[in-house]
Amino acid sequence: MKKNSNNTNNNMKQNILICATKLIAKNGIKNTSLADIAKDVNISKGTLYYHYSSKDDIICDIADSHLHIVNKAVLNCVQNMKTENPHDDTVKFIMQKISTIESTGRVHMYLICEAITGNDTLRERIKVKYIDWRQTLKTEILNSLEDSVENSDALSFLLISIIDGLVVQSLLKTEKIPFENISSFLVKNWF
Amino acid sequence: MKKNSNNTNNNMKQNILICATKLIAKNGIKNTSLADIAKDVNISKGTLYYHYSSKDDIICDIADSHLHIVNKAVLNCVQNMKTENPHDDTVKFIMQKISTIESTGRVHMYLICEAITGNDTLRERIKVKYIDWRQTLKTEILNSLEDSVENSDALSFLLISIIDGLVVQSLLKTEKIPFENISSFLVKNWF
Amino acid sequence: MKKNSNNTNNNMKQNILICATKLIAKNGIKNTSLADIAKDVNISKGTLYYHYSSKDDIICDIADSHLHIVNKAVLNCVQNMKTENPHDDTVKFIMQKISTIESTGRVHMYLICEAITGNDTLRERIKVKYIDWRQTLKTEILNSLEDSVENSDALSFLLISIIDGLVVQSLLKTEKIPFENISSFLVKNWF
Amino acid sequence: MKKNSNNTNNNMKQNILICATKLIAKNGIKNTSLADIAKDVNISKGTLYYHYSSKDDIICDIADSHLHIVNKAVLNCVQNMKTENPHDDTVKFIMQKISTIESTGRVHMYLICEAITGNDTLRERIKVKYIDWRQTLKTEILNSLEDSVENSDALSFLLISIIDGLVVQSLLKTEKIPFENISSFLVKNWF
DNA sequence: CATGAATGAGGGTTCATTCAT
DNA sequence: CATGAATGAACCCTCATTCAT
Repeated sequence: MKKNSNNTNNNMKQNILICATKLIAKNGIKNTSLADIAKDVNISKGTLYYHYSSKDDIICDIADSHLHIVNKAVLNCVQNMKTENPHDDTVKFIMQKISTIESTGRVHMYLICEAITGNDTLRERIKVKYIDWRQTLKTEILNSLEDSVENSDALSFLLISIIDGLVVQSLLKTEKIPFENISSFLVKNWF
Repeated sequence: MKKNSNNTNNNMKQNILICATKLIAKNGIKNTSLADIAKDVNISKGTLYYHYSSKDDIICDIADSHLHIVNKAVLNCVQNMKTENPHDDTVKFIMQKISTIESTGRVHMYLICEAITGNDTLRERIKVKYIDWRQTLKTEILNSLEDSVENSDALSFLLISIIDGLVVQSLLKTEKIPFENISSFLVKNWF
Repeated sequence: MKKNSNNTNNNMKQNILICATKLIAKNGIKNTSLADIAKDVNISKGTLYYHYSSKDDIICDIADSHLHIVNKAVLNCVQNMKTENPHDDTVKFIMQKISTIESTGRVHMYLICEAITGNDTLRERIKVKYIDWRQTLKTEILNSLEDSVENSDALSFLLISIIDGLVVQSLLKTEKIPFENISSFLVKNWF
Repeated sequence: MKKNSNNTNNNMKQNILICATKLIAKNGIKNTSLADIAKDVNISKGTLYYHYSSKDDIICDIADSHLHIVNKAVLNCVQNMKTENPHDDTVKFIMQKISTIESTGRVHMYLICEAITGNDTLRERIKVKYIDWRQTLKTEILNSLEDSVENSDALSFLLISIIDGLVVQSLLKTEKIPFENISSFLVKNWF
């Protein structure tokens, strides 16, 4: 059957994707060579090129996968905002994003840096997702908080910024971030 | 005279620094070669190595210079918070940071990515500054708003996050960021 | 039936040959990969290897086919020399060869370059044909012009050279070649 | 002095050029790698790139050098046509071109193949020279033979073609080319 | 002080070829 | 018959770094 073949194929691509993501999360995009990835997957560079036509191709797949993960987190978060009281949601929201940072967060930053360093295809992809996320957040804020349009606009921009900003501080390992403190402040003053 | 020599020396270093910063802001750290920099300064690669012992050395100097600039902005911002009413300050604060982004913001992100990619010396330097800035902000919030310690802690973390987060969105060119909207929201709900 | 199988087989080989020739005429031998050919024929690389044991094998077949075409042209040309007056023949001869150049001519040059780059098998094949053509020409010249042996020898060498040389100039797109002018000159001075 | 440095530099470039030409004459352009050249010059690949910015760059230099050599031969040949009786000149002309073939002729063919395989810069360069040579030949024919414009046109095209064509046959090692025979035929019938 | 020349390790990429299924 | 997957050697090229002069 074709299916088996396809499965093998997909498994290999999946393997490559996982290893590449791992290595890039660790060392950054430019410091991860295709030789590194191939070695980690235990295949030859030639095989790597059989499955991916270029390094950019791999990065795009990583970006897709990453954005998909983040997207699920955002939707999940919005879902919570709908059904429960805002306090716990926000806490959970922030915590969730931040606690999974060490790997996801690094990939996030590397992709952003890659995107703004001339990789316009990548930037466009990320950009679309950011706009999507903000709109989703804004809509939900409008519905659940019955706030003004101006406020929901500002709030949606701010929430996304806060996430990215906290990711930065977390990766720089500046100070222990007082998540509970922050989230309770947010709930008290914003919602 | 030594002095003259030193001046020339410093001028040259300054030149290198300016050109390197310009090129890195444009193309990123990994996409800027020492040959590029030397050519832009109109000196040979050998001369470049006379003034800087390595590429990392140059990046560290760029980081110092960059952090110094940001530091001045932060202090200036705090100064304003002290003397005037918070509303306009915040507006100005945000606007100021964001409007100068295109070049400074890119350097900022590149340095952060470099820092979290194993360049621990650089990360330490940036980390120290971040802690410093947050403390400064927190102290000022405590004094001027006479708020609780918990709130000032949360607020200081949030403010810094917002800046970084807005820089990200600005560089990704996602959507036109409604600065006035955002700042008026902040003043209304936080101060 | 075997026959059917063989036909299919031959059709496939024919297909491969046509596509390969087309691609090589366009891009040259070294710039045409087996992957390119396989894609153009709409088969897999594996299948390609089922029909041809190596790239050289394909090239040899192309050479055979090409030399066969040229051979027919030469014979046709000689045939004309026999039956008609030399003037029009020569014109036709030259024009015919040159007007079909764009594709055939390129393949011709590529095969010659390949032949003199260490592919001795190929060179031998082409060499045999060249000798054959010259002998045919010489014999015909002897018969129809009743010229001396020395003259027919020289003339046959020259005619072949002129063809190849005009092909070169044509492919280099140097100047518009004045075919009528040339052929009338040849007829006037040589025959 | 700068001169010494420049000399060293030029010597190295000259060295590279000589070795590269030698290797390419032997194996063809595509079969000569930069590693091969570097090894032959006894330098590292990096050094090779210090002097030449790309393989195309080297090929262009080879082409320039080659065309210069051929140009000198053409001019020399024309000079002879002016001062002496045509018979010996022509003999000499042909012999000269053909006898130096083994290396120069191969380079000539390889450059032409490279030129018609999409290297338009190279093709333009060669094209310009071909036009130049033909014009020179034509002018000289007009002056020395006091022939008609049409004849000089045809004759100049033919002469150039014959050279290229004989080069092809010589490199294919078809048959021993009867140079004396050919040249005496040419003199008798054309001049 | 300043430089041009040299280097070597490594980068991404291509491709003819093999082979189990 | 036909294929997709795998390979490894080679290719062109980049670049931070060194060093004699």
